[in-house]
Amino acid sequence: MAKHRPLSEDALQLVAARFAVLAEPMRLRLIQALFDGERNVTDLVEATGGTQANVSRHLQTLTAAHILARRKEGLQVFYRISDPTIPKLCELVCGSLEKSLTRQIGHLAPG
Amino acid sequence: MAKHRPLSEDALQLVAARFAVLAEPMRLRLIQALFDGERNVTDLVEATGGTQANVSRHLQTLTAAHILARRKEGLQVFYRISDPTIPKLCELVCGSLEKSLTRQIGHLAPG
DNA sequence: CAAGTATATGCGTTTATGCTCATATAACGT
DNA sequence: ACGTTATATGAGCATAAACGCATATACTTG
Repeated sequence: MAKHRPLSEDALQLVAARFAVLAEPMRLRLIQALFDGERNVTDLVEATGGTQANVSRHLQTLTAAHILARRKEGLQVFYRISDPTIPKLCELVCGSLEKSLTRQIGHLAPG
Repeated sequence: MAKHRPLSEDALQLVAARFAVLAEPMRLRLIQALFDGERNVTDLVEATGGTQANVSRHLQTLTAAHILARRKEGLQVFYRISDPTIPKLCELVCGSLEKSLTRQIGHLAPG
């Protein structure tokens, strides 16, 4: 498998689409709420403070992107993180932002 | 520094904003074109096939997000990747997508 | 079969963002 | 100073997506 070959136009659109899915605070809240494991929708609605309709939509989006997986059990539907790269991705971005913010604080209060 | 503490609402918005910057094919094309090093705008316009105006705007966006850095030299402006996590981020996403696509191909042509 | 609970979805509105065209700014050469 | 090249930006249009409201579907229980 090559490592740095340039991506095709189609591949770029896929990558962009994936980033777009992660570009919504509510979806990040949902992902974060699922870091500790599976949860049902009502639970996620409470955890995120969103409306049921909105949470349901975002869960759809995340599932369609193969980031979450669904498991139905009776009346309830349980969601979980199904893509193991997601936590790493979030860590990377958080780390990068921390550095960036630290730099900015440095600018505000220079030695 | 804690590793998995839940992010504040502000932090979530920052993370989302960062993902949003990466959620445009043209911007990914620009980033990709800069993997091998610094380039000026005209060069990037040719490499990506976009209009000058549009490329300039996207370069602005990427620079404002501290993903790229600018260096002016005479008439030309050279851009380069300034955030070292960007290549890793792209690798992660690409790897995840490859797996996902491989699975889908498997579904189309099952054993 | 009726009622209740959990989840999903159609629709309309609002907001954000990308794109193009035209023009502005900046730096260089003559 | 003037023209030319490289880059940036203002305005307007078009599209996409998030949200809320209402309602539909799916399953369970009596």
